[in-house]
Amino acid sequence: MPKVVPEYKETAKQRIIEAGARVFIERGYYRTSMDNIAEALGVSKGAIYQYFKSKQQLFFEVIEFILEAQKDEVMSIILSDNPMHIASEEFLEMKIRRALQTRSFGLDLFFEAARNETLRNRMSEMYDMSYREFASHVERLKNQGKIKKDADVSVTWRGLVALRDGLISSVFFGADVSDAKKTWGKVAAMLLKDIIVRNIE
Amino acid sequence: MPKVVPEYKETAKQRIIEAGARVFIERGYYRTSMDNIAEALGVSKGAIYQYFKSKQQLFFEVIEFILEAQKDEVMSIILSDNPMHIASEEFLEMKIRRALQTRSFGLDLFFEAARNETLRNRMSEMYDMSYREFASHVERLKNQGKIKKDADVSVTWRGLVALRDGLISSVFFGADVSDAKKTWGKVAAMLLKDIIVRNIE
Amino acid sequence: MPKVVPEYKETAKQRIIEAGARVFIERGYYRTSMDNIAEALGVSKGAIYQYFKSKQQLFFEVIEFILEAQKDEVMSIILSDNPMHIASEEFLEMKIRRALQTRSFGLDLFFEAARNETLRNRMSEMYDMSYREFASHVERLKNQGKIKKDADVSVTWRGLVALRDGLISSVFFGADVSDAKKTWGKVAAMLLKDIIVRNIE
Amino acid sequence: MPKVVPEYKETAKQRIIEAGARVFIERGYYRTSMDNIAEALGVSKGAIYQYFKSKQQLFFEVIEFILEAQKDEVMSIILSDNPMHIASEEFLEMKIRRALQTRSFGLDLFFEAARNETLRNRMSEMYDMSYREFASHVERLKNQGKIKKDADVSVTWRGLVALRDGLISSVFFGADVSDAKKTWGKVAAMLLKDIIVRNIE
DNA sequence: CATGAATGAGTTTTCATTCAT
DNA sequence: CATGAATGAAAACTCATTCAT
Repeated sequence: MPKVVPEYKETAKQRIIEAGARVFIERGYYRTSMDNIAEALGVSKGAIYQYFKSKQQLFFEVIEFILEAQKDEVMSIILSDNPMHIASEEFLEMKIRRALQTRSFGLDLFFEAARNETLRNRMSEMYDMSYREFASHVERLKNQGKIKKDADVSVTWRGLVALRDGLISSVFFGADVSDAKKTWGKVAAMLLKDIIVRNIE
Repeated sequence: MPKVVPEYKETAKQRIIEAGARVFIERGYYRTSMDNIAEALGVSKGAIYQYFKSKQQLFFEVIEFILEAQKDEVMSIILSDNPMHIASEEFLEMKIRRALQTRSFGLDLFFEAARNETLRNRMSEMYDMSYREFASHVERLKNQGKIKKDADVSVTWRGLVALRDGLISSVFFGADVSDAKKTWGKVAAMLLKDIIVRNIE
Repeated sequence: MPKVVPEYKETAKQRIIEAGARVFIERGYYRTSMDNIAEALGVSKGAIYQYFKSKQQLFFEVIEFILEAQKDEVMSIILSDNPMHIASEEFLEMKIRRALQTRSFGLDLFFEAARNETLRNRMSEMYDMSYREFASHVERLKNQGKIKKDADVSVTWRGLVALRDGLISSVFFGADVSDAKKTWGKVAAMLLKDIIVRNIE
Repeated sequence: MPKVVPEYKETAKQRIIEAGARVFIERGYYRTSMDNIAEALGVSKGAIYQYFKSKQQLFFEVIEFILEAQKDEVMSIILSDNPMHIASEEFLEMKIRRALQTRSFGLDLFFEAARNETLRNRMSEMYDMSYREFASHVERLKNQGKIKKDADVSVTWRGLVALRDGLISSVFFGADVSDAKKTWGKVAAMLLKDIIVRNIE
């Protein structure tokens, strides 16, 4: 009675990972039992073990999947020709909405990362990659004369990312979404104006 | 351990909370067993149940204890007469060092907060209080002529807090501490200069 | 694998039994999974169930197969015209080598035999048959004047078999192979000389 | 509700080992579940895990316990002043009775020994020890003039042990107990007479 | 017939909680 | 009050067996 997938083994694995991601994100690693995932997928526990040798193993692959998904998203968002677009409140709102869904996941990720070097490296690598992406985009804008030739991209980038994450976190901890958005609008603008050539604005 | 002293019970409870805090912070809620806590305190498991009716209950009281401790700390750090002091790299370094120790705790807190309104309100309240603290301090500096009368304190405050948290988070995720510190130095200064009266600098 | 040949089914069954024997002997009943056998044979698990209704059923048929094989071997070894040939160290060496390969099998066999009368009878019958074989061979040698007319074959036979099995067992338990061989050489010779007519020696 | 033992922790562990030995011997390692043992002892599964971190661990300690018990027994049996006592049929009968109880245990022991060097060494060491015991006893008898000065103890010992084990094994496989006893009586006597000084007989 | 994905019952293991001492 | 042995409910994991393709 092949239920996970009628066609391809890879698809089956992928389906489990997606269901796993859904449940792990919703409930966190420890609150999630294999039964939960199996049920979410409408499949028996045993089926999962056909594809993943342990809960940890599944969790790692789920993390990998999520990191990969995030990577794509980061790219698609940054790459706009008007740098000030980033400072829009809509940008943060979207980020917040997404984060609220991923909520409880981040910490488990930390936990595991603390004990798993591969994972730690993977995350660090993602951070770097996302930075390089941004840097090369900025380089293009510099050539277009939209961004100052001597701007310190690194500080701007780290500042924006930290601000974004910190604001999202503040919302988790009870801050008003509108306050967060307003703060983003002002501070992100301040950071970007610092590196943008006047007449673009 | 004087068994007849009336505050004994309170003391014992407090000692359990402190040991609990140590272990929960180190290992996170789910990785921590009652045995771990009992062992850390050199006491029997049963003794803990004399003071707390469940692991959850203990955890809540530990959170309360930590939030309280953080409150004190926030205050002691902000209250300096030179606002630019905050922009120093030492400030962030201290924050990072502290956060690295509390690492795995935050997320469990999120988890519980998601399901516990009291806790959620408590955290939100802490956030507000910490803001009011800052605001009243700034008010004083305004009166001293050190900060512009028309400065929007709210945005500055939220921006600083978010930046701090976001940078700490980036370090968790593998960013260089020195990069984080440099970013803090520049962005925090930028935010503060915006509200500071020139000649103070 | 000619699918139309009438003996196909028998052949397939036989091949599964042989693969099963290999794996059961190597790993023992409980350590062996149907997957192990299927893999050893390069066939799917389902295929096995086409021929055997359960793991137990397969195991019984494997036992039958092995007992049958052993029967042949017993015969081929005993039937030499010089009785003293048995007392040679080479004889035991061969036995040991074989037993070391069959190692873990014997016990499972015991287990099953303990609960399965058919099997128990089967084994007992084998033991008897092997004895009759020996006895009739000895009878021939008596007629040839090589063995004393009044020799108690039964004791000699049981003694030799027990000695052989006991020595093999001692090797399992860590005894030196050379010690075992030496012991066999001396004790087997002692037993045989007791029934052999002098001048043969 | 301390049920395993009202007094001492060591006693509790010992009781579990004894119950474990009983059940493992009766059913073999794989047929035995932790529930079986817990039930045999009238205790919950969890209790066992307080003393042994896994089923394997418990099994190893049970083996150790049984080996130790066997050691004592070996000694008590060998040490008689009349060497021919060993050749009595009663001797083997006792051995057989005991072995029939330990039946299914031996093979599991083999299995584990195959994968566990410590255990393998332990068993080999027992075999050696038991031999040294015998040798030193024989030495005493030599000095008493009861055994020939130039007798090869090693062969006699190994022969007797192998014979004993092989005969027990044959009983398992269906041989008559009376046949086994008779064989023991004759062959053991033959082996002993070979090294005994005439007039003792 | 053959396949191998899926099932589900059974087993080991963990741990918060209780309670006799 | 303190202890820690015992409990038992829950979770992870295994594997013989089935069955749709």
